[in-house]
Amino acid sequence: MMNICDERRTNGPASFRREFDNLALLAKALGHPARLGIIKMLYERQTCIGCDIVDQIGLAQSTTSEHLRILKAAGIITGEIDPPRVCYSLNAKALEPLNEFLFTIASESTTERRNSVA
Amino acid sequence: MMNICDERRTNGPASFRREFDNLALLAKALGHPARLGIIKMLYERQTCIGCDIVDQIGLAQSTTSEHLRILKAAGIITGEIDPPRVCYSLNAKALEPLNEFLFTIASESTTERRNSVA
DNA sequence: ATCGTTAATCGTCGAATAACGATATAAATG
DNA sequence: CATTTATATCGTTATTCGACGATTAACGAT
Repeated sequence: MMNICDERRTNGPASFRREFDNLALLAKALGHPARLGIIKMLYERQTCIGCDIVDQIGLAQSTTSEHLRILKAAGIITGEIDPPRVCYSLNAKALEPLNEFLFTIASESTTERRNSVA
Repeated sequence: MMNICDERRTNGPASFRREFDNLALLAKALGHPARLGIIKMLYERQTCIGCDIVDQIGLAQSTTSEHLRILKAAGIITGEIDPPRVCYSLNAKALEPLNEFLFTIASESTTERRNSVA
């Protein structure tokens, strides 16, 4: 894949970019409308949801399950099993680093400059 | 690609998800450490930057150019040509919708519930 | 013990991403 | 006019993503 975080790039000028790996993973997890929709659902019905996510999202069960897996892997949601259901809930804390980054950047247009971004 | 926004899904239960298309595009554009690094550079040196982005990022010139194109396509940066250079600058306003979304979601952990997300 | 429900996983496929080198453009400068 | 500099674009390659259907797993209920 020739990732930018390869070993031989560690000491290059790109090493500073490792700080962004976590943020990028978070943003990537948000980078699909279905996953944003899931987040919205979990935000609105604070109670954890089972399979009606599948109905709401309108994709195949397997596809939705994959999106849930990605969100879980990013730490954005958690799933508590209550067989045969799984109750998902939002872990809003996981989004905080990205939230802070965006707040800092986006407030650039309205307020004075700050010092560090990440 | 069988996108969820296909025509035949327009009136299905998934139609609500169109609201998230724009947010997803933004998040996707942020979903790579090199692009976050570029944003950070443009945030810190408020003055627009030329080719030293290539040096800082440490990827091939063509690869970096592609990342810049993606950010430009998402409206996050703008490039003013000043041949043979291009001066890039941050368009922080473009990030506001995602910023708001994240703020609403992420504040769920600390404050009481709000009504609508997107 | 079988059935029904819910979720996860597997296998597959086409499309999109990410990277690179090589080439093309465009304008200042020698 | 030839060079240099800075960017963009093209062509290629390998990987990842997103979607689906089919299968499996786990458990409650009949």
